[in-house]
Amino acid sequence: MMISTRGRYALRVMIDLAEHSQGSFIPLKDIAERQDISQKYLESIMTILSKKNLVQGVHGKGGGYSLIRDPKDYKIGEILLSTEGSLAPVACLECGVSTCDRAADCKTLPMWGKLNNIINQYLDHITLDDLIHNTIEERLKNKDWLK
Amino acid sequence: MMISTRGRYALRVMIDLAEHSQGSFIPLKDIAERQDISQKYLESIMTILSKKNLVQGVHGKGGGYSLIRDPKDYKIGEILLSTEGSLAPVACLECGVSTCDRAADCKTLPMWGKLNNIINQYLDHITLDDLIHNTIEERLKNKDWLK
DNA sequence: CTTATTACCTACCTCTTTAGTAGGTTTTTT
DNA sequence: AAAAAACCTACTAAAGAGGTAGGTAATAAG
Repeated sequence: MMISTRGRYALRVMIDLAEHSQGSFIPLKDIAERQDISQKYLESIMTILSKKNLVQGVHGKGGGYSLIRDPKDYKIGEILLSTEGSLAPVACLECGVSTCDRAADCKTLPMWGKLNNIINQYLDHITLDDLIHNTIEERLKNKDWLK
Repeated sequence: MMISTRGRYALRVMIDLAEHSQGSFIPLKDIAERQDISQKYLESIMTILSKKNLVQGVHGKGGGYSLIRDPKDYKIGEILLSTEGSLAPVACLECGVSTCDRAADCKTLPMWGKLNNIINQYLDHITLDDLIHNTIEERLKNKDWLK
């Protein structure tokens, strides 16, 4: 298992925001109730999204959260990367990990590299808008996303 | 991160077996030294591979481990699935997990399902032999593996 | 200017998994 | 009988997952 609840909940929150805010700010309490997720736990996730400038938070009465961009302009990979820290399928490919001394003639590394590329290309090809309108199939129909 | 050392070491062991055994049995001690992995830890991994009938173990002097099939006939996905238990990118897709009550109109589930398919198709398309002879690029050249 | 509402911050907690280690038992060949 | 190997059982330290608890700061409405 690769994507934890943090990433999955983040996606659900952002879909909720897209579907329920008309320029207004949505209190986290509402989202937590609709999505049936602990508000306290969501708070820690929103802090991440807010710091990464994926959502905007406004204090006080009438405040809450809203998206910053159009749903079409959020790549799924971007959201997941923010909350998960890394999407690499193996530790060897994680950003910041010094390459192991076997890397040069590792028989498995190329395979992991390709897998990593495929996953990231897929997730960066799909947008928040695609999830909302269920247009994933159309996106994948031709395989141009796969380089 | 998705694949732990268990899965990664398992692949390296099986590559080592393919490259060093000519019908003979290779003691784990040799593999552990060549691969620079703790022998004791490898033992627990070999137990899994042996029970899944991916390798064959022979007791006593002159014994050791060997592959059972031709390297061409081992799919990478098969080996990883055995050691990791599951390759699903999210818990929702894990075998044996009862579907959550939101599944019916979950906006994200189709996306996870597709990701799961892509990962498994990729890993089931590549064989142990491909790793050994570095023929992955050729395999991926046309995109027929992706359904 | 007070109160309600909201985001935001800090600290903690339990459970599971990972990545091993340690020490012994059984099987087989020499 | 001895050596070499797989195999088995139990334990452990560290990290991460998935939260909970209790506060502080900002803002809008009255």
